[in-house]
Amino acid sequence: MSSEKNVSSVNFIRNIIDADLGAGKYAARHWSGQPGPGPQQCAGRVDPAPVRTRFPPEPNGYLHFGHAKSICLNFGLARDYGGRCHLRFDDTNPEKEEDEYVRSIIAAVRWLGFSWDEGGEDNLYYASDYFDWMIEFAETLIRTGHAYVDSQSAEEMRRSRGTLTEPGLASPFRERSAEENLALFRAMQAGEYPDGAHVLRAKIDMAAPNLNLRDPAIFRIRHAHHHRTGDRFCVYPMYTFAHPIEDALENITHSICTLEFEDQRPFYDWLLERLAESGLLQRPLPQQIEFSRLNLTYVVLSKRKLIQLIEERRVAGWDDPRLPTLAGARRRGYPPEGFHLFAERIGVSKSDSLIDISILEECMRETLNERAERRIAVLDPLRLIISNYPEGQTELCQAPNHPLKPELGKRDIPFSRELWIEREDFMETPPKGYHRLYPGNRARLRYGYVVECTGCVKDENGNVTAVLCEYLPDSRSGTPGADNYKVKGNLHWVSAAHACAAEVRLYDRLFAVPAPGARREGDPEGIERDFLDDINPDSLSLITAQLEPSLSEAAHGASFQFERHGYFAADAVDSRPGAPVFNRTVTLKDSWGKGGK
RNA sequence: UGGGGAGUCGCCAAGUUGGUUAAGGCACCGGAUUUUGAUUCCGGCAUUCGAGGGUUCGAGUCCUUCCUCCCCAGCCA
Repeated sequence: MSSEKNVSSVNFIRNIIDADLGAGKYAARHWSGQPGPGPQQCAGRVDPAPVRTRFPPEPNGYLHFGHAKSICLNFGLARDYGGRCHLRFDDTNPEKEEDEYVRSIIAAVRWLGFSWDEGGEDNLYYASDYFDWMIEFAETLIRTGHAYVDSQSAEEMRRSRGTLTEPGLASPFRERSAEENLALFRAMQAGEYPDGAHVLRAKIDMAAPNLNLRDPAIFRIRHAHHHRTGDRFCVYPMYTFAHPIEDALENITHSICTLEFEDQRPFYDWLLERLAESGLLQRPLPQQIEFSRLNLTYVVLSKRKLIQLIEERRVAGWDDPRLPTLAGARRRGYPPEGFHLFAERIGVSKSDSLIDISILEECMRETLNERAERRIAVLDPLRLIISNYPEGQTELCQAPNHPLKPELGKRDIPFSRELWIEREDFMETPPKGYHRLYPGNRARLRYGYVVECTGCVKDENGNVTAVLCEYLPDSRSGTPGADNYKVKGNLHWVSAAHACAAEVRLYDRLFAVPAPGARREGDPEGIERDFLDDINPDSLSLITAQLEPSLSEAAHGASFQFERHGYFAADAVDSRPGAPVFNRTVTLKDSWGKGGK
């Protein structure tokens, strides 16, 4: 049924694709089964993929929530249109890229649930595998008079580029002959010059109002070791030159990137058009489409800042659960499907947006609510003594693993005279509306008995050290008498004698303000604010909680809802059988005390 | 002050060629269920589309003037 189609998934990119598909724009493309220039592709069969998108990270850091949006978009489009999405490493800058990053990126995309190796294709690519073609294409540009070797210094180039309002000046080397340019470019490739001695530039228009068209650099000399090509090359293509070519070689139809590349599009089209004219590329050419990147409150998503947080040890590493990295999210217990839901929910457009982090958290809650089994954990233990319950007696109470899914069964929880309850579930003098334990009040011990609070025990400083109560033997859950008493309070508990003490890490927002590093009211004019000053000093608190016995053997990464608290995941690194360690993923919603009743 | 984008409910976001009541989600507010103050459920939530003019029987959609915000002067991506 077409009405099944999720309305929110409609976006301007899908509209473009729908129109292209309707017009049969890309229907006649051929695909040789692997990336390559036009003639190679044309010799292949008609491309079985109606659309090809790509996710092209530079392997210079770990993926973050912003990438998740792009990944869901690109892979989601390929999935919905029966096309393909390539995972491509844009590794054109040897000085910043590392293998560790490519491994982490591959793991993150897989974890998100996407694959690039289905339907008989394995579309995992590296821009560095195309370097020979890029050099060949650059030489074609030189031969056709569309590129030249500039021997100005970087500083001279900068000065002659002009400004936003003034045109640039032609380089004194702009009119070199094709022969001379070719010889120079070859010598550059051969390693005859040091870094910065020359640069290959596209020859377009030094007076173009779009700065990107003022003869942009397309190849630079860089004597550096590349993580994949080693020392084979000493000239490397610039993004602006490399990216369109990568797309074209891979038969990409819709090349989706973020808004800041918008000014780059004219060059993208110019380059591809020149190469197609020379017979190097198959038509129709790929098209670049820009959308607005993700901005989230209370986090930083810039790679530079993430690296800084790690290097300055403000967090434990790339997978610190407080970081907005996918590695961190995984460790924290955020489910991949939560990101899918999030991507769907925030949509795709070209307007700058700032999404509240609570939207993401709510997506995680919704996902986890569906599938996380319920368990009991007391995070801030206070002893509850049931004075009229026989000492030494233990009985088993049954708790459903999931209230909405009875098929997941029940488990036994031992009940005894002394229990741990939540410190906040007792108040000697309660505010109005409080319906937990206070002297004279009754509340139910979930899955157990109704108890009536009779008082409490205090130490010499007046701190409550235990709560006293009496149980009502005919009130046991699951028995006919369970409904004998109407109580509003419903408390969780664990038997003190059976509980498993465990480390629990309570994570909160890494930053204390919605826009870390942004100027705030009252800040002195013209002074940059350091985002590190906005770090929340209480983003992590370690506690020892009392868990129900069944939790002691929790599997690495397993997620549970700790009833009345939130979702927690067994830490993938530090948790072990018998000595579990849990990370708080996200709390439950709590309307108590918040304006509500 | 050059060029390129964007401005629709608190936050996102639909809104093809102008057509009659401006989708949906989140948040929020009611109310119902509930052995999680959770979940679920039901109801409410833009006479208005950055502002002003104009064209038209009719404009968020066309024209015009203006305002605000974002991006661009790396041999980064």
